[in-house]
This record gives sequence, structure tokens and C-alpha cells, in this order.
Amino acid sequence: MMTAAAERDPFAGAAPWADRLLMKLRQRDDIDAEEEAALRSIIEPPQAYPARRVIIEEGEPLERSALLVEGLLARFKDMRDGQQQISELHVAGDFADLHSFTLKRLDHGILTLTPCRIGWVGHDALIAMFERFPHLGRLLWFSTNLDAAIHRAWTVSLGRRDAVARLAHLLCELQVRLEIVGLADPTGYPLALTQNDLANCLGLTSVHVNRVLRELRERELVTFRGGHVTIADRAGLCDLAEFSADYLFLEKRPR
Amino acid sequence: MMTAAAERDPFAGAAPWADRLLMKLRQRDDIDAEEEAALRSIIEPPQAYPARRVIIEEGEPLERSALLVEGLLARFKDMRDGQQQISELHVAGDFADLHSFTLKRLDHGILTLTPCRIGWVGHDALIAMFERFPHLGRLLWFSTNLDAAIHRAWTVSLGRRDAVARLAHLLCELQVRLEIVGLADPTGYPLALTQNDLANCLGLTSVHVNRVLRELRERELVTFRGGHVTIADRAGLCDLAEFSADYLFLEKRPR
DNA sequence: CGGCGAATTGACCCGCATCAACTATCGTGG
DNA sequence: CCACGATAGTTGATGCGGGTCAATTCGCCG
Repeated sequence: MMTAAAERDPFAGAAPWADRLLMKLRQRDDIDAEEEAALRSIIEPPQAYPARRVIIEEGEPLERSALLVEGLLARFKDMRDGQQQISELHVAGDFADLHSFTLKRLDHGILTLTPCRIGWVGHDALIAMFERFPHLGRLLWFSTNLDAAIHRAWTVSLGRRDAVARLAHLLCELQVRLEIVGLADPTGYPLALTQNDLANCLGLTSVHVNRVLRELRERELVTFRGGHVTIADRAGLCDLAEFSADYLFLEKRPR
Repeated sequence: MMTAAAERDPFAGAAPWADRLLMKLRQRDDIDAEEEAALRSIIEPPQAYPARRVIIEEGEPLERSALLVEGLLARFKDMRDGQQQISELHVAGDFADLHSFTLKRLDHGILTLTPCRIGWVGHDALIAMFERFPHLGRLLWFSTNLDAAIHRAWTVSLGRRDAVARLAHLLCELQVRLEIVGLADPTGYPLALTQNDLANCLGLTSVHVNRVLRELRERELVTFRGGHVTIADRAGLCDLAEFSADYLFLEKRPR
């Protein structure tokens, strides 16, 4: 198998583990062949991590960033009383902690929610790349600004949407973000989260998430079961959630 | 008056309207004289805006960013039913929409909460500056990542803190952010917001904000009255809010 | 078949919203 | 100088969305 061989030796081929990242970036701007090669070359071959493992502790000094190649990651914060809040979910093709490039440590932890594969990138390699390709620097800056836009969307959900709309909004967001990297089709997508994970994203309890999921199912909008989201009525779901994909900046523009 | 003259002619002096921005950045990294001059030179003399004016509409194409020189700004989103959610507050020295440099439009509006003075910076001038001073590029990237960290802190508040702790946390955050730019002392700070503005930050109603303010006053932690926050028991307030300034990245480091 | 985490459901409770009335403050014009 | 209107703040009564607690049930794996 070509891909397996390539994964063992980054110089043998095209570092296919960066495919989804490139798919995502090219949705927003053009990347020429030279830039692509530079970007692929600095991402180390992916390492595997089991589910439910903290891979970066809050505050730990960092000299590399994590490109999620496969699986689901969460940025999280644990509270004194044992509650947890997730501030963002990451899907394949996302840098989970690119912001550590400028921050040097994180204000939150990073946790695998499913088994994951992660390709690390050294901050020194990033600096060198940005020097040669400032445009890639701006594109990765864009990526962290996109994360911030997602944070803002979550803030709005948590502040002003009720539980049903909040959950609907999250499922809409994941639908779009997974479509971009080829992991969702219009009917739905795999999502190996527990109801408790969803609760930790939405500022709810798992008990209430369960009831809200039932309501969404009974209203024939979406079904989440057995690790799979099945969208029955996308328009209805978006409307209920007051969802617009504008905040995901899907248009292609020079950045 | 030297300052008044300098404000009329940016080439006459040191563009003092960038002072608080530099104060804030120098808290996190060194900036040499040449970099300082470059940064000051690209910020236009501030323009005045009245309170409660939308200065940037959601979605509008942008070719410049707003440095807040004086006053309070909010990033906001209006909901269908008339509710509003504020996703970040900005104080003097903050860039309110530096992220528009890479995003090209905003996913939210920007609104003055008090009379404001704003110094605009063209995106073309930023590009030119980054080319000569990549370090300043990283520092401003850092600034947008800091905004994202603030977003995450708000997400945690909205998701997992009750109204009392949530309001306490916001007042702690503002205390620190205003101290950095010389607008707060350990006993408190001016804050010309209405209770309704606070409610729109906290995902509450103004009625409940009123009750929570009373509780904080009666517990002798903090008083907010007549546009001024008076902190009676900072340690107690931080403890109640589970507040730690770590997410504001106050340490000085090469970035 | 047994064990264990996740999902499900019901009963009850509480924090915050809602609705409504009233007060305080302040700028404006007669 | 006061009457006023508008906006912000304050307080009480009541209701509801989502939390809490607890008991099953389901699904998967050994």
C-alpha cells in the first residue's frame, strides 16, 4: 500500500496526513504547489492516541502544535466542583492548538474524545516556513481567527439559545465542518461522542441532553444514535437553531 | 498643549493615541524603538463616535481595523427575537477587529457602549509593517489569540458558572484588563455600562443582573453604582468567581 | 452469562425569566 | 424654576427550563 509506506517515510511521498488540512484551507484561499509542499513537509507522521486521554495539560510549556489527522479532540476546562466545560470540538484537519505558537502555553487542556491520530509540527519549523511563505502565515493566522469565530458562536448559543436550539446549532456546525473535510454527506455524519460529552459542550447535563435529543428525534429533525448523526430535515434544523454558516468563512478569498 | 498638537499632526510627534496599545503589548513581549515607531506610524489620528452607535455591521467588507483609544466597545450579535449577546468587551488599547485582517469581514457587529475614540489602521499598512517586522506580526497574531482566550473564559462562565460567579468573573476580568492599561487601581475602576449591557454579556436579564449586583454588594465583595466598580474584597471576589488571570497571558516572553 | 458504562425515564426542586409596578435620575423646554 | 418625558434602576409575585436524584434498561465486551 502506497499510503502506509508514505506514512512511515515523510520523504517518500506527499504526507497524505495533511490532506484534510489542505482541503480545509483551500476552501478559503488558494495554495500553490510550493506552499503545499512546504506545509506538508513540516508535519510529522501521525502518532496514535487512545480515547479519553489528556494530551496537553493546561499551562504546560509548548514548542509544537497538534494537527488532528483522525478522531475528535476537545478543548476543555475542569471546574472546582468537578464540572467540565468544553470550549471547542476539533475534527480531522484542524490544528487543535495552533494558538500555542504565539501563546507558548494553553489556557485550557486538550483531550481526545475518540481514538485519534495526531501529526505534530514544531514551532521552529513554523517560523521558518512563515519566513519563506508569509502568505501561509496569514492563512494559519486565519485558522486561529476562525477558531475564535467558532468560540463566539458558542458564546451566543450558551448565552441566548435554549437547550433545543443550542444542541441543534452544534449539530449544524459539525455537519458543515465535517462536510468541508469530506467526513459528512448531506444526510449526516459519524460522531462518536457520548451524551455527556455533548452536555459538556452545551453547558447542560447529560440527562437533559438525552431529553432534548428525544425531542429533536420526535420532531423529525435529527437523530443521534449509535455514534451517528442522521439529519432528517436540514432546513428545519437550521431554522430552529437560527444557524447560518457565515461564521465559518467558507468563501474563497486572498487572505 | 503638546498632546493636542500631536493629535492633529501624526508626523509632529509620537502618536500618543497608541500609548495604551503599547503598554498592553509590552506587558507580554519586548518592543524595540524601531518597531514602536513603525506601529505608531500606521495608526491614524483617532475619530470620535457617540455612545450606542454600531460602527461595524456584521458581514460588511473591511479593509481597516479599529484601535480603541478611549471608551468601551462591544462585539455583539442580535437574535431573531430581539435578544442580544455580547461576545467580548473592549477597553482602551484593544484592537476591536484585528481579526478582520485575515477574515475580511466580521461574523458579528461592533458597537460603542460609551462615547469612543478610535484610531483606524489600514490592512495594507499592516501587511507592509509585517513584512519589515515579522515580530510585530506575531505579536498582533498573539493579540487575536488573546481575544480567543477571553472568548473561552466567557464560554466557561456561560456554560458552568451561576449568575453570581459569572458577574463576579467579568468584573475580575475587567479589573485586570483595565489595570494593564492604567485605567484601574486596586480599589476599582470606572465602567460606564448599564445593567442591561452587563446582562447582554452574561446571558442574563437586566432584572436578574440587578438582583445579583445587590447580592455582591450585600456580601461586601464589590459595588457597581454610578458607572464605577468599587472592589471591596478582591480575594473573596476572585475566589467566588473561580478567577485566575492565567488566561490573560500577562507574562513577558518572546512571541 | 456477568459486568460496566451509557442511555433512558420519572419525580421533584431551584435559579433565573417574565410580568408588572414603582422609583430615581437627568436633560429639556416652557 | 419646575414640569415633563425618557431611560435606567429596583423590587415583588409567579412560572418554567433545566438541574438533581434515583431507578431501570440497553449495549457491548470479556
